[in-house]
Amino acid sequence: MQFSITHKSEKSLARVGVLETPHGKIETPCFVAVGTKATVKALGPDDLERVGTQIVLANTYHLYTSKTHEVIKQAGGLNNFMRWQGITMTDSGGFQVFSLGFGKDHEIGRYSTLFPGEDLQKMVKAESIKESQYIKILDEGVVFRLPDGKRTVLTPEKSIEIQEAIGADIMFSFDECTSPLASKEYVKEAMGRTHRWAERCIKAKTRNDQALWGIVQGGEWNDLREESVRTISNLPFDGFGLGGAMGKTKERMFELIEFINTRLPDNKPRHLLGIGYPEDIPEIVKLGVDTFDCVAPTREARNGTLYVKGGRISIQKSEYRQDFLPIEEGCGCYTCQNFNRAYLRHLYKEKELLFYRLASIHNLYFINNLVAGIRERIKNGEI
RNA sequence: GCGCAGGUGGCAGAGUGGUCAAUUGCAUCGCGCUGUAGACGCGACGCCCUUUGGGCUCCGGGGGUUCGAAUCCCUCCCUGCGCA
Repeated sequence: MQFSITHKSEKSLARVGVLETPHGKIETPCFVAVGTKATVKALGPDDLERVGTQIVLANTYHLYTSKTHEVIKQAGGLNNFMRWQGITMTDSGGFQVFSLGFGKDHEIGRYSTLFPGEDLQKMVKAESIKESQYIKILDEGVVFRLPDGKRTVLTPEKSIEIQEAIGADIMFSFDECTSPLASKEYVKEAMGRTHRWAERCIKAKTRNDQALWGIVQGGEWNDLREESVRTISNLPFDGFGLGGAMGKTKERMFELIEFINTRLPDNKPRHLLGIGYPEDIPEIVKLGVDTFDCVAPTREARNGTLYVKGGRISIQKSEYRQDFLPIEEGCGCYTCQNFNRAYLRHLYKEKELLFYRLASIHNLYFINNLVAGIRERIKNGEI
C-alpha cells in the first residue's frame, strides 16, 4: 500500500491524496461503504461501481462467527469472493467489543442518544456496570457470548489470522472500542489494552501484501488521546484509525478529531471510524480525515430516509404518495434518473425488495458525489 | 319463512358482570438510526385538558336487570351458513 498527498489545503487540515493498493488506487478523501458480511446490503458490485464507491469495509467478527473467512480464503480472497474490483478493508472486530458488550449493557449506540443531550439515567446506570454481561474482556482477548448461545473468542492474533484469510487490502488492528458512558479510569485501562493488542497485531501479521492500520483510542480525554496517538504512531502501522467514543457533543467530536489529526504523522492516511452523516462530512474532511466509513447512508436508506441537499426526507410520508418528482431533482443517480418519489414510497410501504436497492443506490451516490465535490474544492483551494 | 352462528375502535380479531377507553396484529401517523445482532427500533393512535394525572363519550339500535353491563334479559335491525 502506498499513500501520497497531492494537494494540501492552506485554509484547513484538509488534503487530497492517492491511496494505492493491490486492487487499484483511489483519491482521498473518500467514503468507505460498509459491507459487513462481504456485501453492501441490497447492492451488487455493479451497483457499487455505478454509485461511485471505491472502497468497501467488511467485518472480521461477522465473517468469523459464520466461519465464512475460511470460505473466503478458499475463494482466493474477499475481492474474488464478492466479485468486487475495488479496494477493500476489514474492521478487526474491535467495534463489536463495544456494540455487543457495553453498548448493550449501557443501552446506547456509540453516539446516537448522546448528541441531543446527555441522558442522566443512562449515565447513572452505566456507572454501576463494571463488567459487561455479554462479553468478557481480558488482556488476552475477548470472549463473546452470542445471543444464540455460541461463544466466540477474539484475540489480536486471531483477528489478524482471520483478516489475513479474508485478505482485504487494508486491515485494522484489534482494539477495544469504549462506550461514551465509560469512566476515564476505565477508558484509560482499555486504552492500555488496545496499545498492547496493537503490538501483538503487528507481530501476528504474516502477509506483506496487506496494509495494517492502527487505531487510536482514549475516549473524550485529550491527555489519553495524546498518549494513544504517541503510542500508536510509534508503531510501524501503514495508516491510522480514529476510534472509540468522541465526547458527548458534536463540537467535542470535531475538537477531538482535530486534536488527534494535528498530532498524527502527516504522511500516513487517517481513517475516521464509523462517522459519516452527510452534514458532518465537510467538517471532518477539513479536519484532515482521509477516509471514513459509516453505516448510516445504507441503513437509513433501508429505513426509508433519503438524502437530499440540506437534509433528508422520509419517503414514507403521505405527502409523497402522488409525488412524481425524483428524490432530488438534478441528482445523477440511477434511482433519480429512472424513478419518482411516489413509486419509491409505494415500494417502501409494501416492503418490496427493490426499494432497498434503489434507496441504497441513491444515498451512496449522494455521499460519494458530495465527497467528490469536496475533493475538487480542496484542489481549487476553496477549502 | 324456519334453524344455527354472529354483529367490538380504519380493518382483522380478543374479551364474555367490576381491575375495560377495551389484549393483539395490520393499516395510519410521528420520531430515531454514525467502525451493521438493524430491509430495523421506539412512540401515538375515541374526544378534550399542559402531565406518571383528570374530564367526557364508547363495544349494531332501543329498552331492561344490577350498586355496577362490551359482557345478563327483552325487542328491533343487519350479516353468514343450512333447510324450504
